[in-house]
Order: sequence, then structure tokens, then C-alpha cells
Amino acid sequence: MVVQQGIERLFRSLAGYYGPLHWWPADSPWEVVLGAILTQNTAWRNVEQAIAALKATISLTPEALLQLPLGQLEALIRPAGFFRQKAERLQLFARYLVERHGGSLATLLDGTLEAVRAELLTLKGVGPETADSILLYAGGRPSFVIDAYTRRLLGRLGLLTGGESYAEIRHLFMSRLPADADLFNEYHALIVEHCKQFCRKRPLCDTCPLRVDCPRYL
DNA sequence: GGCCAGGACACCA
DNA sequence: TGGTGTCATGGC
Repeated sequence: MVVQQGIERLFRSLAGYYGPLHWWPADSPWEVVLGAILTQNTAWRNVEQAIAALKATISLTPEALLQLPLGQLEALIRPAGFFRQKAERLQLFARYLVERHGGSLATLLDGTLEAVRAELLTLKGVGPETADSILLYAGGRPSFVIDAYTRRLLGRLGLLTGGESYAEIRHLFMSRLPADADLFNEYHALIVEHCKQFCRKRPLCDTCPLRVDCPRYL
């Protein structure tokens, strides 16, 4: 019950402070996929450089990505780090999409939620967070995204002990909220925005607008 | 110059 | 199943 109230209260607190965000910084669903893979363990500002370099070179389609020689793709996304494995995984995703779904992301994402999620998880380089990001932000499907920010904020609020698995935290949100993609989108966006401002590893808790909800201040 | 950033995977016990 | 090493760049 405490957690139930915590999950609902946290959203109200964040939404009340930041207002609507309508978020994922991308111009198209395919760009969401690129960003979701490129941002793995990487600061978003570095991802922005990589995507800008890609946009300056090719049109952002799976077909164009496949036509790019691997070495050139590696060079373009180099600012995002882990560039060798990310280049390979981007092309693997693009190849799968073209060969299995005619290059249509909408087709891939059009199935039951857990079936599509399981299909995404078979792809090399697509783990739980990346799959959920693609489902939610590229597909508009209600799959809650659990990332480092989510773990950190909930941990700091006393809603997690630290040993919970990805699946357990995802269930925590999805069992307590209506299956609403717009709500999940907004909630995760708010968590990211809040953590970027106040909840980094060196937190700015003394100026955090949610301090009244944080055990550090109770 | 060290720490950190919106993970995932291979490998091992 | 769970823990550990690896992958790599850029900003603060």
C-alpha cells in the first residue's frame, strides 16, 4: 500500500512540478530505435552527436542504414561510444526489419504487447530497457521503461531496496497504473527530466522540488 | 585526470 | 540464476 501510494504520488508530484513533457527526443519512430540503441550506457548528448552525423550523411531509414559500409557507420556513431558493437547491432536490427517485416517498424510493433516484446528481445543488442523504449516511444505501446534513472529515483525515495530485478520494477509500475501509453510516456519522461536536474549520483537534494517526498528529508 | 552517462552480452561458477 | 569483465566516447 505504501508503494502503491508512492507510485501514484510520485507521478502527481513530478507532473505538478514539470507539467506535460510529451517526450522522446526523436523525429520519427525509426530515429527512436537508433536513439534507444545508441544511448545504452551513454550520455544523451553523445547520442545527439551521433544521430546528427547520421542525418547529415543518410536518410534515416533502415534501408539506408544497411547500405552504409560498416566502417563508415562506425565512424559516424563514434561519439556515442561502444561504436563497434552499436554499429553492428544497428545494422542487425535494420536487416531483421527489412527481411522479416518489409522494413516496416509499424508492422513489427503490431502484435500483442508481450509477443512483440519477446520478438524484440531475440535481437542482439536489444535488452529489456531498449525493447520497452522502442515499444513505448516508437510504437505507442504501454510498456513501462525501467532505466538507471528510474532505479535511482525510486531507490532514493525508499520504494526500492536495490535488489529488485528489471522485471520486478516494471511490474511494480504496470500493476499499479492503467495500461496507458501516454501515461507511461509521460511518467518515464518526468523521471528522466527530474533525475537530469536533481537526482544524479551527486544529487542536488537540497534544491529538489520533491524533497518533501524523499526519506532524506523526513 | 577521474568520474559519470537513459545497457547488453559473453563467460563463468 | 547471479556475478563479473568488456565494450569506448565526451563532458564536467
